[in-house]
Amino acid sequence: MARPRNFDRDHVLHAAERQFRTSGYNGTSVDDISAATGLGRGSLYGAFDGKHGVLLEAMTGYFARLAQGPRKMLEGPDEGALERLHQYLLRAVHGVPLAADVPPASDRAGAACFAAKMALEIGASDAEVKRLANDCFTVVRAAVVECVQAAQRNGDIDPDADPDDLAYLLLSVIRGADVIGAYGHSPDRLTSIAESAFALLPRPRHT
Amino acid sequence: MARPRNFDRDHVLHAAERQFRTSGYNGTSVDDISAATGLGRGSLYGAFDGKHGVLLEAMTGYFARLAQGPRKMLEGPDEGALERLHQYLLRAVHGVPLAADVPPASDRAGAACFAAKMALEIGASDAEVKRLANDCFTVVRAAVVECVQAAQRNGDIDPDADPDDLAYLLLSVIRGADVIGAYGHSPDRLTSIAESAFALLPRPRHT
DNA sequence: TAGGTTTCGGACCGTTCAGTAAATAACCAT
DNA sequence: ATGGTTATTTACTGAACGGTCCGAAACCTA
Repeated sequence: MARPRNFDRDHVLHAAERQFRTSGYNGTSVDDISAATGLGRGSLYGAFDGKHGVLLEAMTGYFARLAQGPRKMLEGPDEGALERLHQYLLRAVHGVPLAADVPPASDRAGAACFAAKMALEIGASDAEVKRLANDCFTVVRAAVVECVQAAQRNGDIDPDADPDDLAYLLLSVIRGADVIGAYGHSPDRLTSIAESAFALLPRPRHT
Repeated sequence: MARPRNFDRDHVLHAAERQFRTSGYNGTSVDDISAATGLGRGSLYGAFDGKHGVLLEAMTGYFARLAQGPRKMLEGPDEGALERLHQYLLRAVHGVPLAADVPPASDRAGAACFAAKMALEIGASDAEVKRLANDCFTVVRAAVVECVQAAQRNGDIDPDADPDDLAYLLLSVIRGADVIGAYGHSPDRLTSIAESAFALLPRPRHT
């Protein structure tokens, strides 16, 4: 009955996300989004709700990706949980990829966690963004907690350690590595940070 | 011979820094700076060099503060170095205070490290800001490295551990805690992260 | 007190911003 | 084919942007 829309919604949101990750929220104009997505201004206001609406939807898509990516990587049998955690750490410090087919950290600018970047830039004055960013954090944290508990059940991590505390600490390291990457430090250095964090995980008491 | 300037340069830079930390760089207009500092636009362009010049000078001032604050806190005899590191961690996760007389983390918005925030927002497209931010990081890192080495000499940290790696890791935790603070988590949580990081520091082999 | 020099503050400039409105194009059901 | 419905594009609006300029004010020297 009506004209079908001519663009792929997810493709547009990905392009917008890349732009936001590169230039920040206030550093991105609607024209920038328009140029990056190929969509006219009017279409942007029709399909989303202006610049802020695009951001919220892009972050929601990012959240959905996070809810699957790290989860798939961390879930599994107790046996091997520690090594899965290890691999996750090594990958996570290099940033969150824009999409599955994009190599992580292909450009440092857009490597840092999208949610974290937006939360730092405008989270203080934008409760919705802050909440979404925290949701992103929470979903990853839950996956890490589970993996830590699995490793504990398998006898690879000190059972007396608090899995929650450990997860907060590891995620803090990952977020911090994002920042250090933004300073211009090499990927090798970030890998080294991940290895150090992993090496210090509390092992069971006995040898 | 000429009219003396009527404002305190450092006071203006502090006010500008607070504004930048609260609203971000692109989120702060020259009028905002003008209102926050009480200075007219013309004066801002005379004394500094526009918005960007104000940012650079504010960051330079921040750097100078960093070069002294943590240093004073971390320097000292080998004996007690570990406890100084402990105290530093506990304080650092709650953010970098705007000035000595301002309680740290009086407002979460402005608590996060100024240099880190600017580096994340515009560092990718502003080499000078990126370099300044990295300078801030480097000076703190040097102080932490020294303190770790002191603790090692005193037998409080495993002498086989690489002080550089350890410093990177600890600073990564601190920067990450900034981000988690921006998510809205409570100061208690940040304290807990600091304690966890401290507890995992590698102790010497023997009991 | 008069002159020279610098700061101060607000008015002004061209540009760019986010958002809107209206005209056009594409599609499907009939 | 045609009419109704929606997508798309473009031109436009008022506000806000960063930056400049200039008259007025403040100060020191002489």
